[in-house]
Amino acid sequence: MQKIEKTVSIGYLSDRTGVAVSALRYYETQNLLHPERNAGGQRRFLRADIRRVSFILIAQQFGFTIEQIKTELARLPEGRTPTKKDWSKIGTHFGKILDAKITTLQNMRDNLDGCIGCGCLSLKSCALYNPADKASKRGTGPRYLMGDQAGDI
Amino acid sequence: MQKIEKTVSIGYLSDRTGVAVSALRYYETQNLLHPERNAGGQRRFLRADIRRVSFILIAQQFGFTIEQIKTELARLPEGRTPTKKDWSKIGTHFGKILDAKITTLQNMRDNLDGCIGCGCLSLKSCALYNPADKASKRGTGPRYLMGDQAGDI
DNA sequence: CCTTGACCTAAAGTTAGGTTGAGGTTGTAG
DNA sequence: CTACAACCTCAACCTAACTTTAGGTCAAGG
Repeated sequence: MQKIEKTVSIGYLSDRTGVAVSALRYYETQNLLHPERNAGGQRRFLRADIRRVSFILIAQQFGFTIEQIKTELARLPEGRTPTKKDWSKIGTHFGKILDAKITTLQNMRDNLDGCIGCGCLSLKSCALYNPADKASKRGTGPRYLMGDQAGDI
Repeated sequence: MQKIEKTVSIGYLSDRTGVAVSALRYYETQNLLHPERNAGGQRRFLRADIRRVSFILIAQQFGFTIEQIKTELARLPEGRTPTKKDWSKIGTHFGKILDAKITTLQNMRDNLDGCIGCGCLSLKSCALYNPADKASKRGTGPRYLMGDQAGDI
């Protein structure tokens, strides 16, 4: 039986979040979590770390790397339990990044919709479908659909 | 000079999408792309594959794996160039998956907002913050914040 | 024809994000 | 006070998603 204590064990945090103990230890090595240690050397997490771990999982679902998540979490205060305001700030910033990603997806859809009129989907030479080869010299990424096409069309 | 031909080389596809030649070859081994070969054994892609590769990149940005992307792309017709309708179907389905993910994020934010009233952020024993330990027995994932909390609160 | 850049395959190497295993220590229920 | 589950470290291993390397072939301009 787990008493209601200020801190929780790694096994408890694992049970509550569904994240393997080994993964939680790994997150510590990556500085995503900063548990204290008890006299015997065992990790003691804050209950607030349940939220922290959940955030990590959700962010991963959206394709964020550990490095990026660490950057987001760095916005939380060190030393004290994050308040609602602290988490809210992260939520807002995170939401903006997601919005940008969704805009990209929307661009793709709009592009498809806009393209139908010109017959380009029949794969002939089409300025919309094939927006000027000069676009080819601009670094990496899916340039056409990622919003870099302005000026080409 | 690249003439306007029915098919394009791997280098051209690489230039147009920003994806390395080695990655395009890899995508072929993973059955995301199905180029034909010319007499000399070189790959010949359709222009439509530019769109296909862009889709792969965008989906990856949202945390989809190659395997999941392959499943999505399987909705496109084999043998003929995808029409607007074909792509639109994928876009719609893809959008639904994203919506679900975003709902998860929204859950997290709502939960934070709803939690302020009960003082749970001070980390005492709080039913909202710590929604019944029975939640611990339901498989993996961030159960509390991922929408599994209905019934616990 | 010859050169040279783009292409080919196959196998090994790389990075992120973990898991597994060995060998030992801690903490708690009986 | 003893058993045993849960914890510890460190090193090796794993998968996904590529890149790099080695050793060659193809194709287009001069």
